[in-house]
Amino acid sequence: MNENVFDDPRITAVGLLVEAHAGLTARFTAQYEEHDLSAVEFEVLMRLARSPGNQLRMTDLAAQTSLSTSGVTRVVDRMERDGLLRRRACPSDRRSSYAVVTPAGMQRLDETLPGHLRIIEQWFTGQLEPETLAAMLDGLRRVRDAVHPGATAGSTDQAPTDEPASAC
Amino acid sequence: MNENVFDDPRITAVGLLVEAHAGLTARFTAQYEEHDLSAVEFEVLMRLARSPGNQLRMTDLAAQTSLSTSGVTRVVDRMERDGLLRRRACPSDRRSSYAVVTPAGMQRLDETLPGHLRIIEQWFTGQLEPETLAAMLDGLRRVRDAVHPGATAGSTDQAPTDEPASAC
DNA sequence: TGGCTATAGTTGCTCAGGCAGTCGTTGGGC
DNA sequence: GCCCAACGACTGCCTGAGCAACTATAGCCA
Repeated sequence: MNENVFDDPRITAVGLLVEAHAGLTARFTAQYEEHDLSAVEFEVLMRLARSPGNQLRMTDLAAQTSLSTSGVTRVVDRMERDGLLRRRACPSDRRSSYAVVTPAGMQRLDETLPGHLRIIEQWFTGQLEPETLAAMLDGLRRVRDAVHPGATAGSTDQAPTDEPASAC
Repeated sequence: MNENVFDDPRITAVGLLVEAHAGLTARFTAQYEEHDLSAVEFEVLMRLARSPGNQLRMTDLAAQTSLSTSGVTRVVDRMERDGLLRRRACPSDRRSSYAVVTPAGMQRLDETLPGHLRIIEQWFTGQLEPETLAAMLDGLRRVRDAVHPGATAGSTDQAPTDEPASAC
């Protein structure tokens, strides 16, 4: 193994992706904390808020986030305790339950989002000319489609409409 | 707050970055595990292996990774126990100690790297035409430079030569 | 030289999250 | 209608990581 594998363009490419991601994540996290939210809590609020009725079954929520089902149980525990969410029994399947965003939860999200968008603009999209940004997003989209976040469970793109909302 | 903030191009852009990163990370992690390494352990090995003498002071290692100093203490504990690393006293400063890669550690890295490069090629760089890749890396580099991984502590790009190696 | 402050590393405590096992529920096959 | 496999949520246990406190050393300044 050669010493200069470290200068391999593939290593460099991954390094850039990882560092850009880490840097942005750090900025996001700092801003979430101003509104007493963690990154997962923000993700959960976003996922629920964009779902019909501001609710999702626990399992579906897990599938749409970076969490396992037990992880979801616990975040929802905390967020329910803090009044951002509540559980609602599923009338047609007594095994299932919904996580529903409360008005307080929606308000918290509304307070957090403008700053979040501002940070994205400031440190990400606003750093690049429109055509560079477009090229980059094109590349990211193709990588994303290749690695398919279906398994890893994605984050914040528009929901793929080809997945049934598993009506309940 | 409007319903279709969720279709805001800024949200979409971040979503793509996060999902591409998450997908790649998952592939990497799976491959590391084939060689009994975690993601942090691989990162530590890479950082040390590219440093002069295959060693770094604990603090410097923390600064170059995604870990706090106490985190570094514990990873090094585990890796020392597994024979991948060893601690070495710093002759000129008795507070400091080096983490040094052992031959076994170098061998483990050598076994892991080819597969790692293959995965990068397969799911990332190989997915894009050279000019798309170049545009994307250009964008990532500018975002990275903006958010400056100095605070968040970066990952796998070549070490910025403007930082003193804090000779010991 | 003596003392004071800053620094390097480690450790106790805490918390988030995953895995695997459990319990209740469902739906299909007979 | 009964049984059994599959499924949804939850819980016990464990691991990894951060913060803050602590110890030892270093370097500075009077």
